[in-house]
Amino acid sequence: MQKNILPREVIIRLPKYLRYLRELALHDKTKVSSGELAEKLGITASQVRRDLGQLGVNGHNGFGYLISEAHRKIAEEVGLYDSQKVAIIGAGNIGHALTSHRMFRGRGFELIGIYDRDPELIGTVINGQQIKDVETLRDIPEPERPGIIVLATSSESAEETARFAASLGIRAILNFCYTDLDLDDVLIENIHIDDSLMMLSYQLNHK
Amino acid sequence: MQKNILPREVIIRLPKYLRYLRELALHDKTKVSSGELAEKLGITASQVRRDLGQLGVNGHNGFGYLISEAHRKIAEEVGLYDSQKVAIIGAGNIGHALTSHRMFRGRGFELIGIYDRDPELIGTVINGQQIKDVETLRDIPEPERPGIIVLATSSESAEETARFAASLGIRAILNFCYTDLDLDDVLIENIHIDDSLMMLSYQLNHK
DNA sequence: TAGATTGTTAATCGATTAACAATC
DNA sequence: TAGATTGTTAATCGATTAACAATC
Repeated sequence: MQKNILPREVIIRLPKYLRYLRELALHDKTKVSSGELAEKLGITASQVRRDLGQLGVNGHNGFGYLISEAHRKIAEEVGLYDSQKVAIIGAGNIGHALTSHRMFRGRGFELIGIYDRDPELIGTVINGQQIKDVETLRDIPEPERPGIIVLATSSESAEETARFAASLGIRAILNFCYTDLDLDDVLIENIHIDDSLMMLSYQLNHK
Repeated sequence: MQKNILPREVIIRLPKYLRYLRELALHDKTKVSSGELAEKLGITASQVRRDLGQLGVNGHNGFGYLISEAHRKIAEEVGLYDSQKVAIIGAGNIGHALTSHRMFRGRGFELIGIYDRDPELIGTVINGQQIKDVETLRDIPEPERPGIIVLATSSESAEETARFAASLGIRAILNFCYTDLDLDDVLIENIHIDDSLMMLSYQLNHK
């Protein structure tokens, strides 16, 4: 906790390390060298060694890294063992699709529910999830409140909903809305499908 | 086309420029300074001027940038006027949700259909879209084939499906699968929801 | 003209990489 | 031991920023 936070460039790579380490473990490997990991990630061995070092993962001289050790340490740093509580707000297409995301099945995150403001939707059940009134988030006692919300409302209500969530003490938002959010003391990660499509389009145009 | 390609850092900002320029235009503004744009984007005025300069958007000395001019030029560079054809492959939750994405309603991309391999799914209609057999992509005559596919299959079939698409001449993939793809001559943009959640979790753990 | 703002140069900053002594 | 591989330093690279002359 609250140790030195790594630069964003490194944070982006953490899930990829976990992915490859897990894959190697599934293939019954027990150790891996920085060179081997580097090749999988498409980066240099130097960078792998530096990243792992910064994470506090120690290799073994002339030998490499123990896969289980490295995986455990990174998963711990990412907070995967704490099973963050997550609420989805916005029961449109995307919100619904996300309720059955693999991440919410014992992979470090616990989905506590899907919420919306629309009276037409509240109470209906889709995907085995009953849509709840977003206002009922207030009634959840502090310690059980989600730390992360997935924001999948319309772009128009995105900002207001984000503020509402922040007022309840939510400190992190995974934003699927077509809006750039900026709230004090709230971490935001954007998933802008629009932007990604445009980036592909730009690159296609210039190849 | 095929002029000098900008560094990824700049490409990432292009959709944001478009977003803010559009917003300003909706507010009946006609000009904007680099300082004003910079504040909205959360970057420096220097960077805005440099970005726009690299894009071939010329400002006017002592005056600023004409919003319509800047927007048109960037939209052109991104290829928004060419209306790229897009096919979704994988008719699971995510694939379905994406069929009704705003991007496919006259915003520069044209959805030509949603495809799957599962005989159980093929032919069924959801969201007004009939699911087609992925093999029928072959039958589309060259010029009408999509340039971009949205890959939303299971992680297991992701790689095989991506190769299949590449063999049909598809040159760009928006990848929603939990896999890192790497194909020669195919542009990939990843939307890794898992990774984004983990990044939030890491940051929460270290704040 | 005076004021505002661009376009561009040169300085800065920070991440990446190469290289290699230390070590098992 | 010889070979492999780490951990770390110093060099490199490239994006960002500050500064300011040029210009409307």
